[in-house]
Amino acid sequence: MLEQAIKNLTVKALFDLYQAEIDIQQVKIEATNPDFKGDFTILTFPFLRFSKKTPEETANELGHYIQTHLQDCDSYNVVKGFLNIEISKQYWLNLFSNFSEETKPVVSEKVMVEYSSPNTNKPLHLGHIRNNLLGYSVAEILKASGKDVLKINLVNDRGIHICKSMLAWQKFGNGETPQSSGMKGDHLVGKYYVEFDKQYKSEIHALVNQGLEKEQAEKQAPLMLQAQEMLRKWESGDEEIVNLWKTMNAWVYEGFNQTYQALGVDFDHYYYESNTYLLGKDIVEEGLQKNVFYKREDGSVWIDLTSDGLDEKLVLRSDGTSVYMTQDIGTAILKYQDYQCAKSLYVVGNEQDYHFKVLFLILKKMGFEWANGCFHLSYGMVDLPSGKMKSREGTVVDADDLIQEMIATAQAKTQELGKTDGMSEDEKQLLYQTLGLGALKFYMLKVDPQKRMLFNPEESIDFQGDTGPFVQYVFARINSMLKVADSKELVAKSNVSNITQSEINLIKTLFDFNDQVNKSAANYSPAIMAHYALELAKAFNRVYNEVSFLREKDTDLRIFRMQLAQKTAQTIQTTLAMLGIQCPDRM
RNA sequence: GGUCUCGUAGCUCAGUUGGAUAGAGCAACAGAUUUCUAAUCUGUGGGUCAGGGGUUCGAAUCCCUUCGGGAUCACCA
Repeated sequence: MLEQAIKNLTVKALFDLYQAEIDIQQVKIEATNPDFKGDFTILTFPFLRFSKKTPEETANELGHYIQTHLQDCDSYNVVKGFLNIEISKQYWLNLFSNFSEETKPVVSEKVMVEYSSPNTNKPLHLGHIRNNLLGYSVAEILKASGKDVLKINLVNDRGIHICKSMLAWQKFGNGETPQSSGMKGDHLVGKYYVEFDKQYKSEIHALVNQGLEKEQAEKQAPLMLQAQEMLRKWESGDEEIVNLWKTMNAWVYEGFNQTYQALGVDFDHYYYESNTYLLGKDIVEEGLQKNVFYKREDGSVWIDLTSDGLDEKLVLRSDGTSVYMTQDIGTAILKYQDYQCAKSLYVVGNEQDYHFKVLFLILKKMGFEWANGCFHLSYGMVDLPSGKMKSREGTVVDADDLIQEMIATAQAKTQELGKTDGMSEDEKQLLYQTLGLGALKFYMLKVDPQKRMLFNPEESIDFQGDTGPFVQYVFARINSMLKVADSKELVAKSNVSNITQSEINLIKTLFDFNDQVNKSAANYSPAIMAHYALELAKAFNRVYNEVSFLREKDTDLRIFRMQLAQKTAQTIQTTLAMLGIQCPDRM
């Protein structure tokens, strides 16, 4: 590419002018700041020690050298130590007309992305939405950058929390089912989870009134004892309990699948904790022999990580049962045995930073080479304007409700604008969904995953400015334009020379696509693609408001612009697809 | 208390690998359509980049420190 050519030339120039031999890595070149004239900017400060001249003189000498040796360089200007190289319009035009379909990158390594990983005792909420959108999007971005991606969902389908909703249903449910109540399965089960909590609290309250300490009351409340008993029965394979568990989990899966479908996320493989929770114990034995772990007098097994700046961590209880960490060690090994992925991402909230730090460290100490490929893709919590989401205070934003609300808002806004003449009812419904979800997904993905984000309901349903529908609008507008255009125009050769600066900017932005994909893949950040989509949409809108497309009289120019518009629409579509966002044909 | 993390315009966010006068959107105000979709575009105002120190030609970015928010440090998952 041209950037590389300029770098090479700079190295050569430094040798010819100052007899300096430098590595190409040392040449710093960047896109020229829009406030200045030029296309590429070379920073000359690092070269001053070779030239022994002022920054201005050095830049001028270098600029002159590049202008005479680089055909596409029209001229140059110098501001302080910054050398701005101006490239001919013809170069950008040639670049555009020789735009070949990007060759798909060769599929290199296998990457596993684990995300969603829900508990089967309550429905999904806003926090899960961020997780799901992030996981899906990162997977799509990695695919686009040439990885062989496997999407994994590790379902947390067992444990005391699951028993709580089972127990409450058994005691207070009167045989209620999703069919009999008309409730979505995950919501129904969630209802009993809440019911458990309510009843449990009143039991504790009663015990405290009888004079018990609060801690004692929490341990002795009958419901808690029963839930623990249920867990023991489950683990010993008690038929009745296992059947109840299967029934209620099936309800939840039915509900989750609907939500996943509405969100447009999918998985290549599911792991269930009920199948994996016993894994990892053998490894603990192995670790004991390797002296990675040590046993205490009571029989519990620990790892001492104090020399790594961490604490001591339990890996096996004194009664020989496994803890969270034990399971995760086992599951990590299982995952690697199953797929041998070079990289393995865990999309999990940042409240588990410490857990994963410890997990990966243990795996490394155990001598698993592949542990170096494990990465915790940690994301920040989602806050509401009222503060943190708290399930107990009823301030949780339910995923299904939110999706419905977004679609309803899209419908209201669309009807307000009244552009749906001639659309069938099905088409309209599809459009509302596309727009509503586009707004939601874009809103959540445009912020850096690592950062904690604020979910402002009013802003999230805004369809103007830096939003999903803003970008979708550009696509729809181009699409309806291209429908009118002659299909021959889209493949014809054109010969233009006089194009505007904003058209050049658009071409440059289009060419930035691959870099952005790679950057976004390297950083596991959909936010980079979201901002690229905005930049591209804005670049096009500027051109659109400045020049004519369909009404352009000059045939060559018209052909050029049609193709420019088409390329823009295609790039927007692939970019949004990486965010899991669809493009409507019209809106 | 230890560890990790964040702090940029009134609000929500960009600005990763040190570079020019710190940028968008929302909100406020002023404009643009006899025209291909105005869910658009153009402009104005708004900043001690939390405070202080250091590193250097140059710091929002790197280092130290103070302050402030959050997370985590369970024989829960």
